[in-house]
Amino acid sequence: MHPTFQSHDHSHCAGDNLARAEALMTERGARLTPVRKRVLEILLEAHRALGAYDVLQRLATEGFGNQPPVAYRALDFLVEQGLAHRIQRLNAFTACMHVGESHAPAFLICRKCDTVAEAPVAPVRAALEATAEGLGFALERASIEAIGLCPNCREAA
Amino acid sequence: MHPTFQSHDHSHCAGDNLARAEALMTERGARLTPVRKRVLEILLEAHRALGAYDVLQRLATEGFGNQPPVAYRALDFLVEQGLAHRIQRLNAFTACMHVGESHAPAFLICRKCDTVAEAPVAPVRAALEATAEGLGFALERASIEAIGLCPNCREAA
DNA sequence: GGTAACTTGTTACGATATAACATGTCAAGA
DNA sequence: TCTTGACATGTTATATCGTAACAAGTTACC
Repeated sequence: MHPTFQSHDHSHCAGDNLARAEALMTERGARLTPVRKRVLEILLEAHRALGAYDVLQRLATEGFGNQPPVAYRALDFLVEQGLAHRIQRLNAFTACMHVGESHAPAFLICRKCDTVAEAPVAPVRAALEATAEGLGFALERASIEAIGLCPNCREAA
Repeated sequence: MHPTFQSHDHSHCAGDNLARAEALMTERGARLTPVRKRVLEILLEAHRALGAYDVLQRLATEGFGNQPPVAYRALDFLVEQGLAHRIQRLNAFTACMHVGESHAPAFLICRKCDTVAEAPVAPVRAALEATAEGLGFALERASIEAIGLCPNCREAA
């Protein structure tokens, strides 16, 4: 099975990613404040997509504000900084697993267990850009979200 | 400029598409009832993505029900039948411009004027499938939505 | 013309998201 | 140091998007 989907110790990948995130924020002069950091941790620990209200609920039990903007602002910040991604299809957010690497990922969403994997899609993106250019469309960003079964659920079925 | 983006007589493309839709529904034994047909017309006339509540408002002024489920049910039906598409990014719906042709389109969304074009993406999809298969992921459906500037707005800028 | 499947309408509510404003915090320069 | 401006957080209120559940009407078909 590809490592993307292998079960593993989430606390490790969370720690690594968190360290990289902090380094990046320092480098950029952006502030990874307590709420923001905690939201990032929450996403990293979950290791799947969480809705803004899921995140909010956890924040609230930890003494942070319990109103929607608290969660949305932190999430928006993380997305802007490339530390998290928004999954349109799920109205949900997920931690970026490749912080710092310039990437424009596609998401593979398992319809059974809801895990979300970031897939490398350089060839996909190149094809999309070629198509857009052929139509005279100036492509800026694209979201690519695939639905299907992850290897684990595929095997179980 | 590519025909996809050329200005043209919408009433024509609406008429053609509507005729094809009716034929297809007959063939399938599905019923293109008055509400459903009207919703399809509304989408075809708009020629851009409309929110469910936009559609609902128009329906209401024409004597149909004015509660959300009326619009959502018709829209869901059209999407299921492949007569319309849902644009996740906009929480909106758009008429399918290639009814009957088997297709799995990408959408090119202009961030300036909100027009939505369906682009042919056989190569993009092939690349995506190859990537997914490489990860052991069983791809079923995918939504590809690109943001950028359409030729018209690009020229204006 | 009875009946089962489907369609529409309505009420009520749940889920997702943002505007606007008050308060608090921090860092840099006077 | 103290002021000041930029940024961050908290809160109220509300906007926007979407669906569950049930009643009533319609259609196809035996």
